[in-house]
Amino acid sequence: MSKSDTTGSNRLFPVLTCKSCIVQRQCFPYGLSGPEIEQFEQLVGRRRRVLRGQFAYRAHDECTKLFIIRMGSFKTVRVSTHGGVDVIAFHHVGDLLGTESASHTHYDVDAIALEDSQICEVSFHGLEYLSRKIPSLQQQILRRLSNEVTSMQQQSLLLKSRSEQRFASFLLDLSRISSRCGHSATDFSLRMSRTDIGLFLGLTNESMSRLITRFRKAGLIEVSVRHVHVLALHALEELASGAVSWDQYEQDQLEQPCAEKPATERGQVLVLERKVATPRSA
Amino acid sequence: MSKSDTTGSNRLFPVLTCKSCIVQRQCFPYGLSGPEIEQFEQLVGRRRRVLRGQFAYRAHDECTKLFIIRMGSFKTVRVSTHGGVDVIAFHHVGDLLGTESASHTHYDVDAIALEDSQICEVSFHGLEYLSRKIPSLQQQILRRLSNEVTSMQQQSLLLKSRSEQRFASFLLDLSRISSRCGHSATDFSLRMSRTDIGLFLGLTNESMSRLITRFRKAGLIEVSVRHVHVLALHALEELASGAVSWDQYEQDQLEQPCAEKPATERGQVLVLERKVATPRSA
DNA sequence: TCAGATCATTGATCTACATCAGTTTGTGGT
DNA sequence: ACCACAAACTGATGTAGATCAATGATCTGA
Repeated sequence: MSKSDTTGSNRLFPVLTCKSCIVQRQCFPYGLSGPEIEQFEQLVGRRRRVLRGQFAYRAHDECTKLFIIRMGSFKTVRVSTHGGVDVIAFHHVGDLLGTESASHTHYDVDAIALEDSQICEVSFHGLEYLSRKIPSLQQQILRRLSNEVTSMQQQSLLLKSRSEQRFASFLLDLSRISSRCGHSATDFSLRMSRTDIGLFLGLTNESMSRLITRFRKAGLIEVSVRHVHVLALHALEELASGAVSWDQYEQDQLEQPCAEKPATERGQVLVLERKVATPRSA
Repeated sequence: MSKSDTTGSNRLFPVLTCKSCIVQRQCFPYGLSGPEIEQFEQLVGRRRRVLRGQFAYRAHDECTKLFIIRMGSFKTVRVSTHGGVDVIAFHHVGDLLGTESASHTHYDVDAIALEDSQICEVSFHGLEYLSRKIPSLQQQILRRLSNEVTSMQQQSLLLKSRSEQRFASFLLDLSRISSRCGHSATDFSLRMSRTDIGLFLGLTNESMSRLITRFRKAGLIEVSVRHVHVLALHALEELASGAVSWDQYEQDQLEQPCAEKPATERGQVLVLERKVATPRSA
């Protein structure tokens, strides 16, 4: 109990079964049979609220559990011994937290809630044990871990590309997550600060600001402080894939300026409606 | 058989049991009991030679197997649809090849031998099956996957740092691998080209060259084309960890120039002996 | 052993992004 | 509703590393 004070809020949310859980499809029970889900449910320890800014776990905490995000979002942050901070990744509904430390005795990053969130705890041991009995659970665990490797590889790839490609790719990720959760692919909120995005993408917050401004002026997106509306999803995809560079895109825009963006946008600086709904917490 | 022509040499090397294998300790059988090792051995399919420049597997090949490097080294390379190539990682004795694709139906990178190498094949299905029966095998698989996530995270971290830190870290990795294999921590060969190192570290080959020259002149390393001799391991560690920046290091060297490097080195440009043993193939 | 190809090194210049510095906008507390 | 503080934006300038270009090493194959 004293521990939970350092790791985040301990308030439990109303007890639910996995079977009735809204994010079941994003979670382990997906693909399991009824009885298997019940077995899995035995494993799930606390279901915990973590308020904005609080920790799901901290670096150097003993690492025995894995967390599944039931609601909200997190960032994982590494604080180097020499002062630097770095954002390793952002995590959303259905994502696992703690996998990166599965092979260690202690977590090696901080997992911080970007908004008021809810997580379910599962012990590594229990999961290992049950996955020996339930092949499809085992497969799912392996698939998720392997996906994590793939996504970190793509992250490395991305960090070698230009800032515009990185940011386009980042926005597309958010777009996909939004639509995966049943929301709009072109409207989503930015839970993290510019500085955090910058730390994640290997850019400064100043560069992030300029990048956002440029994307706005190019008619790719509309941005209020914490909300994004995508105007040209396809163009973002082309930028993110590297199919077109930023220079090429700007060139194309000059040649056929009516192509993909609303007429209101072209030629002049967009006067933003800055008062779009800006939900602070879910 | 026709497939193996595209994926690399098919010559088998003398059949060995896992029990008598020299890299047993770096491989899955490590930690298994005698009978368990025998069970594992049943899983191992072909043991294959892959000559320098040939493929262990190619992107878009059907992905059913995992490979363990018994000898030699590989690079994994992604060729983007838009012309760019990128080196994802280097792999050495005892490393697994193919884990990044475990969750897909097809491999998504090329695995190319950097020298004449040997690999053992294990089917994913078989491994899954056996790991359900042998908990310590299961743990090992999870640990390895999780380690891979961690190492890719560190790679991402690294890509956000300065070129000197990246390169120092890269050299240290090679040093550790060398000593892990029972060789010197300060003498090892560079199996990959400057361009490949550059693609891996997110730098151009020109920048790599300059970086190597600077490290040489600073008395950190001696380099012949494909061989490195580390003169100041500790300094490399400090650079790699970010404890000191390059500027700080150069500053320190000016203040106490005799510190860590041999007297022959200081003050003037090092005249390299360029004819150090340069083994081309193992 | 020689010729062509590839790889490595070095120099000159250019540029994307960082850094520094200042202003504006948004937020949380009393 | 106000103030204090943090986050976001913008401009001026600096710099690490890319790019362009040329030369020298090293490898490969007849």
